[in-house]
Amino acid sequence: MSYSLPPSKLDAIRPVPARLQRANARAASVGKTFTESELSTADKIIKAAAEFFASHGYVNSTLDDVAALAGFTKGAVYYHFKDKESLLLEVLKCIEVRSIDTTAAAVRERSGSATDHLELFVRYQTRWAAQHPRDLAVLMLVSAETPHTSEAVRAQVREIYRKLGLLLEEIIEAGKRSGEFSKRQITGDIVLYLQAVHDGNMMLWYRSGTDPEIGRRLGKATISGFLKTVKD
Amino acid sequence: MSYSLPPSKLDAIRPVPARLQRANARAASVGKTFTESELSTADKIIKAAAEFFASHGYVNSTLDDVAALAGFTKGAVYYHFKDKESLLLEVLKCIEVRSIDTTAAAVRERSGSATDHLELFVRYQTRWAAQHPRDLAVLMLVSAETPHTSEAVRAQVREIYRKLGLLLEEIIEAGKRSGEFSKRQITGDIVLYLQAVHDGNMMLWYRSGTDPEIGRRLGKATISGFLKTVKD
Amino acid sequence: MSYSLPPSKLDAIRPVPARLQRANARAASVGKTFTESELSTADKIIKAAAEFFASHGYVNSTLDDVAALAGFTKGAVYYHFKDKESLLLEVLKCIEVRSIDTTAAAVRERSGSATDHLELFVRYQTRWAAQHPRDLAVLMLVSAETPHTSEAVRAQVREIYRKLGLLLEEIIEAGKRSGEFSKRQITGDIVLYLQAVHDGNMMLWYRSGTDPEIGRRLGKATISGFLKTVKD
Amino acid sequence: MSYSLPPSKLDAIRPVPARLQRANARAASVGKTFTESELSTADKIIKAAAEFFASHGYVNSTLDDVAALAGFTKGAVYYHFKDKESLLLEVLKCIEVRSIDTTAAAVRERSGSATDHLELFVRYQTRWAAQHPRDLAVLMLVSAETPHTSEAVRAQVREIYRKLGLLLEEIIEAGKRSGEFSKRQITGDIVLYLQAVHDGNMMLWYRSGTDPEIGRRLGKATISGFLKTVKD
DNA sequence: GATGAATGAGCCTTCATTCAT
DNA sequence: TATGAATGAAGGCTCATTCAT
Repeated sequence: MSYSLPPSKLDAIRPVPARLQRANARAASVGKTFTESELSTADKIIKAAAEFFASHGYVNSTLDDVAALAGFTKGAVYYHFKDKESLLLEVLKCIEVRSIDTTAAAVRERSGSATDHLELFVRYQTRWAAQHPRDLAVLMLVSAETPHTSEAVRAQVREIYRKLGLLLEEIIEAGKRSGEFSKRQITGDIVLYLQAVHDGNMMLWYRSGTDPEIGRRLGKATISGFLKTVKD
Repeated sequence: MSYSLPPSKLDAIRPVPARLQRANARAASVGKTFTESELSTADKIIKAAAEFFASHGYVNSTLDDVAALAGFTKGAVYYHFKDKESLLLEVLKCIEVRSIDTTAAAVRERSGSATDHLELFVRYQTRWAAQHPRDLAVLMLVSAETPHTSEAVRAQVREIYRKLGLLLEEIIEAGKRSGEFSKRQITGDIVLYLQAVHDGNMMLWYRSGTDPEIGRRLGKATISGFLKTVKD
Repeated sequence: MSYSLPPSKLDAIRPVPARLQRANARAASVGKTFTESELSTADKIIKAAAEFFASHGYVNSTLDDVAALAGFTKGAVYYHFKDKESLLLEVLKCIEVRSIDTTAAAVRERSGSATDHLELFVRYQTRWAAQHPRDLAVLMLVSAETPHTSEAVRAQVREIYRKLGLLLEEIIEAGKRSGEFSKRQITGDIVLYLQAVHDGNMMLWYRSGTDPEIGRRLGKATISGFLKTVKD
Repeated sequence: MSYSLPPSKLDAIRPVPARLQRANARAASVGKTFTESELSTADKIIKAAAEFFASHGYVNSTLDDVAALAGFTKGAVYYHFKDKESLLLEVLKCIEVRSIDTTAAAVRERSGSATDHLELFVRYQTRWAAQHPRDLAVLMLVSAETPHTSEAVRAQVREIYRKLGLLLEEIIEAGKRSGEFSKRQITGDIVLYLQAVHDGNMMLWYRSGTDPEIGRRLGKATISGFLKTVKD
């Protein structure tokens, strides 16, 4: 039951804008792998944005802050992103990849019982939360800030949760079919509940100031909570 | 197992200015109950603020908006509240009363098994969420927006969650003593988990656009989830 | 060369508004003299205004401040004065009486040499400055603040300086006639210079934080400076 | 006894941004001197601020006014200066250079009798007042407005007067040593008095609406007043 | 006479956005 | 590509002024 977590997969692979492909190709041709300091400008900015949005909230972050953190000036941000919202969208896409896409890929490519998959799910999500606590915060903040704002952003957030729900649904249905999980409850309801638990954990952990101890306790509780829920 | 919920208790009880008390007495003598339009200005503003903060977030709400919604101008807001933050604090205090204080009072004054109390807890919280969805949103938004902001606000949010945790702790300890609940898990862990579930439900429900159907399903799931958690 | 300074004369005697005469008459008929706490509301307000304008400047003083200092609320101010500027005007009139009018009366009613009169002038002005340092500050501040503002206020300030110049002129002319003072310089120039010295002293003393020691040294220097100027 | 006054020295020498230095060099190479329209934006703003602060007082000047006068918008002001107070500070620093620094440099680098130096002092100060009447007004207004305001501003004003006092002290001590000036009075007292006269002249002249005729008369009176004071 | 409540204009300040270089 | 400079639209807050009671 020990899962190897290929760390490279956990790092963002964003769709590279056409403009940047040449630069990337050139860098690759020199045999350089992108270390931290060799990220493209846009990636540096996205990283800085994720960090700043996470710690101050989207509305409270200025592009000056983000640019400075990335080591550039505001102009650079506007060269690479249409506006502040576009930057947020890119950040969210990154988060989508790092969190749910990575988790989903890992779960799906692994053969095993539904129970194994459910545990794997929680494990990956927990690991993601631990490795990228900023991501989580961004997601929480944006998901809280935007219900009455930009449709594009809302859609992006929805997409992340849709994927999360889909993955859970798959696992539960498989469990029901294999007889591991109880068929007493509607799958939709279980998913809803599991998502809620998931979110709640994240939120609580975030409010605790991302205390690792709280994280550990919540992780454990989540797994057992999940299992109780699906098996009963 | 049906609890009567005195609705009057769910409404905020803020210190009423002397002037209004007289008015209230007079009105009562005529057999008249105060409708919304007879709230004090400050209360109208708080109400409007709660609404606006809920739908746009604290940072995105302007005092012009709030004032207009309350039927006044910005000046009136500043006449009654020191600044924007004070208004938020007042809103949070109201929420504290309406949500956890009311729930706690109801649970504590009722004799019954721990299981009854736990159900009562969920029921009251659900009812509060249904009756004051704005409150919930404000709490979520503020609790997400403030980790790097005003200490006073953070303290107020913490206070609400502290009370919530305390109440849950009481119930669980009582359940353990009476043998209703399993003693296998540390009370603190259970509380943590229940709080997470609670928050997650709220969050999910909020993200759903406060869909009543989702609310019902989550409510049911929460009770059974809670019971599974404490009894196992 | 010791001058008795009837202190009652140094206190403001403002033209009492018709509205207030009845109240005053009634109070007088009861045999009450107006002690500090028995000043009319308007006088209390003026006093408070003088104090506040002096310590914060006219622009930086709010009517709320003034009213509170006087023990009333803003409404009372507006009941007694048309607007903020009218209040300032009243304050300036008070100052005119307390400073130059009092000095002029004292100098003129006293027979003696021009030298005596000049010394008396300085002495009275110094005493006024010591007893009502606030007045001085108001005068400085207003005279500095208003060159491009309200004509009425400017006129009032000008009036004070006109009276001051007139008095000095009288004294100097008398000194020239009696042979005490040199006829070498034009009276107008001397007056100008003396006024400048006077103002400069006031300003310096004010900037020193109305330090009494500085006041004493400046007073001495002023007298000898004045005498040197007129006698040479 | 005729002093040549290198006018270039009377103009502010603020640290010139690198970019402008290049521009200056280029312009100089073309034999072109910079006219007003070629000042840096920051300098234009400072100039406009000095003008506006002088005519309306610091508190009564809005940054909109200042920016407009400089030919920009408020945003530009905030791009170059942290806030309104920083702008004031910058203005005061300019004034310090133009007034006392220039005077002090001229007096100290010139060999001559103490009497010459004292005359030179008055001459330079008078010339400064004539060439930069705005400066004077700003100094008066700020020094009147600030006793209860920003410490930084107060410190800056104090600094200017400290330098003025220091210079006078030097001259007087030299005069006492050389036997030109009377040793009867304490140097500190003389300085105090001279400063008062200086201030008073400035104030009076300012109140006169910077009438050149008054300026001339005051200048003459000041020199003779100064000499009488120190020689007696 | 005096108060509390409310208004509205105005100011300082921030910040996303644009643009010439 | 990236920067510095400038803009303009808000938003928070203050305060003189009005008015009903």
